[in-house]
Amino acid sequence: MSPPASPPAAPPDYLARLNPEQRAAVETLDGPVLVLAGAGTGKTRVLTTRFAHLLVTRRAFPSQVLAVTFTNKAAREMKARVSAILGREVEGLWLGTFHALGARMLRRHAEHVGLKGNFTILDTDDQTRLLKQVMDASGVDLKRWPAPGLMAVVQRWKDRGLTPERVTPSEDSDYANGRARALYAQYQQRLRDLNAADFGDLLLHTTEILRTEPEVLAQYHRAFRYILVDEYQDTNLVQYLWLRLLAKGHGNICCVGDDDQSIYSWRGAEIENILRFEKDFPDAKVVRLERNYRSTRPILAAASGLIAHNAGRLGKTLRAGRDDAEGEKVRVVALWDSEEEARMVGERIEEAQRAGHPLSEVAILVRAGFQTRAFEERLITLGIPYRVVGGARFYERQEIRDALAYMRVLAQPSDDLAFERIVNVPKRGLGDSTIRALHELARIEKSSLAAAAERLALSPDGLRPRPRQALAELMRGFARWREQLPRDGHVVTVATLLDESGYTEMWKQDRSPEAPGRLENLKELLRALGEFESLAGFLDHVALVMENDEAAEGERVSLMTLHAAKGLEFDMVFLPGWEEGLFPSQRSLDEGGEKALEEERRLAYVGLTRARKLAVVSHAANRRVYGNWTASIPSRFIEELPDEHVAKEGGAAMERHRAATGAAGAFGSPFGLAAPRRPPTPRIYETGSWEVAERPARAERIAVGERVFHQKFGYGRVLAVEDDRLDIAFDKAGTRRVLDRFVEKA
DNA sequence: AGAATCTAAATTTTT
DNA sequence: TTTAGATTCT
Repeated sequence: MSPPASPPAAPPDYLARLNPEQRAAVETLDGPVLVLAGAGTGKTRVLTTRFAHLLVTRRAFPSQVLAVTFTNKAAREMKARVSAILGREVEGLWLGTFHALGARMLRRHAEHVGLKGNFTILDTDDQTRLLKQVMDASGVDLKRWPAPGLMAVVQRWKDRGLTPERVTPSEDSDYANGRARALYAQYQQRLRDLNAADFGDLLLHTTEILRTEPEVLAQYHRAFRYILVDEYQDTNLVQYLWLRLLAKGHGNICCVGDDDQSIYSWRGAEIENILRFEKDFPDAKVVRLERNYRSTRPILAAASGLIAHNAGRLGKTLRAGRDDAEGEKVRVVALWDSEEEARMVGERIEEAQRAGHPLSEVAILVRAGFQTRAFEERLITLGIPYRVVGGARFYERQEIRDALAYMRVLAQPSDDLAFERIVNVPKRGLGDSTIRALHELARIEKSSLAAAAERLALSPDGLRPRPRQALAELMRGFARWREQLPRDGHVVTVATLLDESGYTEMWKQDRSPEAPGRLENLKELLRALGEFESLAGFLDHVALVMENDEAAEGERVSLMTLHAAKGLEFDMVFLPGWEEGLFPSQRSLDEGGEKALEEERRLAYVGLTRARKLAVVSHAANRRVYGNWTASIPSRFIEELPDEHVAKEGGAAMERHRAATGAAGAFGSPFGLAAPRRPPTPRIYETGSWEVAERPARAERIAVGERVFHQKFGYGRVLAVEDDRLDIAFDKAGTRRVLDRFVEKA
């Protein structure tokens, strides 16, 4: 545990492996340091080496370094690499995400903001539901002012370190007729009543405590001698305030980042934080890392040429740091429509595969999540394995959230949000009216919903017999499981809970194709639970850390958004959909104007710099948008790529189209398409009757006595047919009357 | 209480 | 086109 007796005389080999700039960044230990690390310049290596260097030179014990990242992945990686350099596991670190570290501090000092140390951390879904309740109670018209809108306003305030008291009336949003601030205050009060904190609170409360409790602040000043920050360009104001408070005094703060890769302003990140660093921290040393070890010269030149169109940069030019940096020009491929684009990408991937390139080195990076579908379909057709990175996270899945809600109620009966989620899942006949009665009693008695449920289940009046018994049964269950917990341990108890509550049975009965996967996920959840000492520890972990660890291994093409691709690299990168409106996104431009355009451009820069050897940009003249074919013109970013590093290709279909029409096509005339020619659309309606088209003659007319399958009710036998209504005796769900189009032959 | 039907809306999402 | 949410029907 103690550092080596003395620093080695010769530079240790971990330093010898660095270039001069990297080494300066590692060895400048005292005072504020800003490391401007361009894409592919060894940022992570600098950060981890610096951390290790602090320990090796005995400047600090592991517990005296505060190291902050944005993602759990980055935190894990840093820990692993520091351990690798030191040749041993390091323990007692304050290394983690802003939120995880915030939570850790807040648990120690929760009472300063009216919480208890065992507060629950709410996820986004809970947050919105709670806010909705608050708005509803205040008589806000939720149609006119949807809760997610106010949630965004509140989050932005929290991102800026503004408690309700700190929001000045002039800063009040006009959301909900200028009542936003008042609603925010009520929402915060509700959180306190529930002993809960949302993600934003983890930093907001912690910063507020550091601001107002000098002895707490002093405690941390004594504790941390050095601060390391990753991805500084993505910090928001409250994170900045938090860091500045903690760094006050010794000023030993080292921030690593790249202003050209700031792409999260819509989440409250303030690029100004990094632009202002030298003013905020006087006497700061700035180190620029510009030697890129990742990409070929043409890729770097194209990316540099593009990003040069942005104003207000700190200024940095990537230089090729590899000896073998020569390579192919960036391809820009013009295509007739989005289907052709997907085909082109598929074909080139097949070619690459035949040429022996591993699929794990190929990525398709899109602006928005929905764009992945077209490529998925194409890859499935071609039989090319792929994975979609990002997307639905493990803990956001319905069955996981339900199971977690059960666990939360088990651990904290007062967790109303969790209770409400599971009270009627599986269906227990406890509908709106029962829930309303629970809320009412809880309000009158100032108790939790669970406590109200106990009372209502026991009292003879207030509820009809059936719901009352169902409720009593559920509450008996919880009493039993809670008693079982210390005896059998959390894993066994939770397993029992999920079985006895009928939750697993619900999915076993479910005939939908996803059901088996959901049961699998529940098993996975239990496995994960087993890795923790206690239920509370696990719930904390889940709220802060749980992510989809979908097997990254294997020979698969990666499909993801540009945002998700930051920090990754691939030999071959496809960048489809570079069209005005899509990329840059019209929505962004409408909201953020010139600033937003620059952020979109940074996103393009991030995309290009993911490629080691080949980048293929493409755009289509026609694209289906929400089901309608729409004409589009190439993205302005394409013109901004320096010509000499780009090779333009027509694309096979585009050429064919030109040949067939004799037209210059979409990209010959200055204003794009003269007439938005629609790609051939299937026109089934013109020949057939509407009925035929709409309901393609039920080839499978269902007759009495047949076995059928229904999405909700599962398998059953038809008892009677009456026009389009069928009476069916379901195996599990009893006899019901359903519409014929909801069943199919079994 | 629960299913069927209608209706708007539609990025990016490290925690 | 797809999807979530609200509304209406049974």
